[in-house]
Amino acid sequence: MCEYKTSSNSVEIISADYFDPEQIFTCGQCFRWYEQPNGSFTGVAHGKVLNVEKRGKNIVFNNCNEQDYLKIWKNYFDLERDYGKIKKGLSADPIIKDAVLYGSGIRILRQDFFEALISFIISANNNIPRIQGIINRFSALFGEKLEYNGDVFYAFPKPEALDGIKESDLAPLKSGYRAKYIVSAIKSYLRGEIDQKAISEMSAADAQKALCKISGVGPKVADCILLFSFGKFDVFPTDVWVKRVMGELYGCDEKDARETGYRIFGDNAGIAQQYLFYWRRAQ
DNA sequence: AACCAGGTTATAA
DNA sequence: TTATAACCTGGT
Repeated sequence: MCEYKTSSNSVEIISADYFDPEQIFTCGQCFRWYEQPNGSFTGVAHGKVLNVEKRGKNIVFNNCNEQDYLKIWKNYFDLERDYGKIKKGLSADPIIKDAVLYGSGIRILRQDFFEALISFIISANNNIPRIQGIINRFSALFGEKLEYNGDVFYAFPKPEALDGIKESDLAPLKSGYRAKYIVSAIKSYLRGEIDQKAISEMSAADAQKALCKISGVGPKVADCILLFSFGKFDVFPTDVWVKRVMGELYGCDEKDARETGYRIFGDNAGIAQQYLFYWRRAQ
């Protein structure tokens, strides 16, 4: 999976297995990637602009040198994980088989913690176009300016750039009642109240409890952060769509969806959730 | 006009 | 411990 060749300003992964840019970037796990006229995707993560292009069986990372590939993108795209094995295990359950097949090229991105924290707080009771707009305005206001192919991009703001921020400073975001949660989360982050290393070593249940102490972070947002930033696969982010699909496929009550998913899918609950979410939303 | 969208929080039974 | 209402904003 990690065989690659480098060119002047790009890295090409040879025979990339289970890597479909369209599915990865539109399955709902991230908010800052946009499809280009040629079908590739451009986005910003970890302070860099990247373009991802599918070329036959290969995947090309444009605007990328070998060092960035090894230090940033290889980890970001979770390239060391064997998704074939995971999917084989999940597909033993005939009920989820179609969903796994449908989202066959999904990979779980390993996103920056601070970005995931703020982004998923914003996502609460919100819709995707608005979430993207709010995050873009936030980045344009406080993030580093970047350029690629003559276009301007903004990195997600670094926490240090947000020191002393007030709720009124966020008015241009139009994030509504979430503004106070954003400010509160930034402050507790800057005060060092969130021990990232400790959370990464906790069980999923303990980690969820720890994150829920942050105002604006509830069980669902916490699970999203644990899955999409910490790479904890034994969580089951349960939003309205997942509640819906779990009821339809497994006959459970909506309030038991999370517990049911965790029980059935165990260590692969997180990726199972993503297959189910992506499949159900496409219907 | 009323309702909805990747939920969370505050309040009450 | 489990249920219900209120919540910014923008689109239908």
